[in-house]
Amino acid sequence: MSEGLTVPRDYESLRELILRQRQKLPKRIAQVAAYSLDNPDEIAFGTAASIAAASGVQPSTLIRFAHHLGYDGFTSLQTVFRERLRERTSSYDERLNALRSSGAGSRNRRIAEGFVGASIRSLETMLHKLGEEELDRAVARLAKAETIYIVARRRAYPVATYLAYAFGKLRIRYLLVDSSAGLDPEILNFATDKDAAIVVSFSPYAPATLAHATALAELGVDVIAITDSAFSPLAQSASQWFEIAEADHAGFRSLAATMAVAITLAVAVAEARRGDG
Amino acid sequence: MSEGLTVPRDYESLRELILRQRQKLPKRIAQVAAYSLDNPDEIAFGTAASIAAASGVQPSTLIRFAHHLGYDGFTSLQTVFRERLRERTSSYDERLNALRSSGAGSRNRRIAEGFVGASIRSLETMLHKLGEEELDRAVARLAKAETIYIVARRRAYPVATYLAYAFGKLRIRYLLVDSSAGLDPEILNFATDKDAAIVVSFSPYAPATLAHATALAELGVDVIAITDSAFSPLAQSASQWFEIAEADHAGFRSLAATMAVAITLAVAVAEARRGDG
DNA sequence: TTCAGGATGGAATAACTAGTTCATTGTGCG
DNA sequence: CGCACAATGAACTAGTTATTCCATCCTGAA
Repeated sequence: MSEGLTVPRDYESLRELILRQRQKLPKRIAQVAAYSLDNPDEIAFGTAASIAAASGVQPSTLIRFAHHLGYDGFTSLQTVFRERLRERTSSYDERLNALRSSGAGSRNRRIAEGFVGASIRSLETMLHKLGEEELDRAVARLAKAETIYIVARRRAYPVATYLAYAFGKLRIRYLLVDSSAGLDPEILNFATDKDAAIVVSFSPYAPATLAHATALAELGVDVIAITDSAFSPLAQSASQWFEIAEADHAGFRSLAATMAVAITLAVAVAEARRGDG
Repeated sequence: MSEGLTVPRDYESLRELILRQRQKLPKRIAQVAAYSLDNPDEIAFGTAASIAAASGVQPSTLIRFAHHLGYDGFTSLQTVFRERLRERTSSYDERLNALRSSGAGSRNRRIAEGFVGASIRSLETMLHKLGEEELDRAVARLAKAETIYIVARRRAYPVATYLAYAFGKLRIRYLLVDSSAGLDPEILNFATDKDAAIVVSFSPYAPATLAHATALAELGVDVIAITDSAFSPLAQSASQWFEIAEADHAGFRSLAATMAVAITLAVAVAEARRGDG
């Protein structure tokens, strides 16, 4: 008997197949299934005996597991786990190491790699630390606001313009506080406790941004801060803050994570409002 | 005899050791050494017999190779090649999948994951397609410009403000063409063929951006375009363009790759000028 | 309770593994 | 040339491997 044509050849399909069959599988086999998804590297490199011991079953159970999924033996199943490691694109460190040691890559290209690396690291870290409740709470607050004030200067200013673009496209009423005419205080005075604000500022904090955040808070506006430290002066006036640690390269911090958080807030608010209305 | 304390435990060190010993190694062993660095995955997964066949030597030569390097057997050597695959950080798709299927994840969190994923994909694709010469040429052009004009609207506008911030910090003379007073045409008329411009525009292309690019080109200004297609109308007036394909999520395209290219240009120009002066 | 059929444990096995050994070949030095 | 010794090839071995097989156990339906 050869394995059918429907047997997964790549890890992702196999993973889905296992998750789909999870309930129907016998106890010991389910135990192996869980172990295999939790420790795919062990399956790739281990022997039937070692994996059996590590997952607390008999070696024969591994063969049965493979048969249940449609493979003709443990070896065929293991191949899929090995291919996964083979096909994985190499990590950035390794890629950069390779480029560095092989001498290739002009200085300019290395600069680009540095910024791409910093951006990706920032995005990963942000996603990892982003709290679900934290996000839900901020979205709820912003969703019930009449007008959302956007405050950001200097390095954070691109985030403000990005938010303005997104809010405009999503038909969310906003007000970008950046008037070059120096009328910011007057504009802010129109804000009420029915409004909310997104204030973005990183060290060294722009004094105008801090002043605006304080003024808005005193008017009863819900201030959501995006900043780089829990010790940020913004934390005092904000009803809630997101701490985003951006990686830097060549003296410039990335903005990737902050931009991602910003667009997430915008889209999430739009979806929340659509759900309500 | 146990292997000495000086035997490499990680792939990079092992690689260096092999390269250092390359000349001194006997012919067949050198043959294996070359194969192992060219096909590290095969060493990680194969058996002594299969690797020997693939590299055209006897199995025993593999054991001798390991001994030459100081390992107490082929198995110890193979472990290093396996660790290399293990320690490689998992791919981003896979990581996001893991987060997704681990059950939880509110709707808002999924939005965040979507944007982070789109950003990372964009960054990866951009780095992959970014040509070295292309980059070097653009940097050379910008480096010799007296003033760098920055033109971008709507979705691309955050890139313009980011560039303005970076140029300011790097003491590079620039001019952000975004006057809300409607004086853009007059400002552009000051440009000469000693200047350069960075124009950023994506479909649907803002008419003002296209007009400015054409005007600048007619004045002899070196126009570097950042756009999303080779068919972009910007390609006509630009002396050079970068094609950046940003992934999208929930109807919003990422800006991560464009931002990374922009900051790369800024820093590379600063470095190029420092090198000259 | 009884019984059937799948699930499981564990021993048995045949194939294959890494590593060893030894005869042969190649190579550099006097 | 001839010698010493490293390098190589190939058969061999002891151990481990994936897999099979069978007795036992569990589970649920009648």
